[in-house]
Amino acid sequence: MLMEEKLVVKELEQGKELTNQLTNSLNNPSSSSKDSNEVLISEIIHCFENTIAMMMSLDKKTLKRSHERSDQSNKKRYERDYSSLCVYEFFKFEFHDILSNSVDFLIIRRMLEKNKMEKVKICVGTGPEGTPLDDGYCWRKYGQKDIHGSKNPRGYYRCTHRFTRGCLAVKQVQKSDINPLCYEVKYLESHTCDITPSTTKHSVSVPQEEERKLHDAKQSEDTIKHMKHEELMLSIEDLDYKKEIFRTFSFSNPETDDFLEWKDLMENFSPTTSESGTTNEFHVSPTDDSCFSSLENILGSAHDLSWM
DNA sequence: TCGATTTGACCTTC
DNA sequence: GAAGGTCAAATCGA
Repeated sequence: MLMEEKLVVKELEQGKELTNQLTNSLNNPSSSSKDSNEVLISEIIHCFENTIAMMMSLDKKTLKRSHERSDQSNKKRYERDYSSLCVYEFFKFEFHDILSNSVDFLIIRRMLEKNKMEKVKICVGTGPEGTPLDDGYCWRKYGQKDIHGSKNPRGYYRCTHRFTRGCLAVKQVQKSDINPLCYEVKYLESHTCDITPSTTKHSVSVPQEEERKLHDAKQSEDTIKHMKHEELMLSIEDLDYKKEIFRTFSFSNPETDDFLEWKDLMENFSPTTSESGTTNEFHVSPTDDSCFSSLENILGSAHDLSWM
């Protein structure tokens, strides 16, 4: 067993222990406090994130090893998939009651079920000249291509800092054939340039921002509902993508957010807004699984039991 | 003048 | 050979 594999097991054991603590805490609201529950949830999520990060790192190493031993490649791949499946089953069994539908859980499962990882966003809305809304990063277009079977060409963009900072981030943007307001944006590599999305161009106060998100989301909802289901089938395997979802939803405070309105919106899809505050993006669950129902379960149950 | 975009040619993969 | 991805010269605009 690799060192990293031992760490994954250790992290999972810690997550299990924390989950047990949270279960006890929620079952005995009188002996627990809101703060302690928040700390526990935060630590559990931290465990999940660490585990995912380690598994992704481990995955690359195992892949490398299997390439080095080409005569055993199929066997290695089977072993890798099998061990991942075991971890998934572990999660499924151990955390079923509380976290069975959590974002992390589902993302882990999807990561395991699908080898190729990429992230696709459906961006609803257009910029001033009918271009996709800004995601905050600096992109330089390097090509455009007509795509077989598509009415609209696909644009190829790479990070402006590709040559100055060696950033390999690349994205492909294609306008939807069905809905001209929608763009399919495919991110193929992550930014390594350490240039964070701009937050200065559209600085608004937090309440205004939240209000605007809700407004934009509602406006876009009708548009989305008219799109073909297949068009909304997105894969959200990327870890960064997961973090983005968590940043948007997981730490919403039921005491301050209009939680019920979000609940309605999240039934079928979930809107987010980039840090630049200029993009309306709908991250849609690719299956019938509700990535967010668990969030309601976690926050909702805690809300009911002891957080008020 | 310089950086960004356009677009035809070329390369790669299936 | 077809389709998608990238390159790079030409062009545009601030």
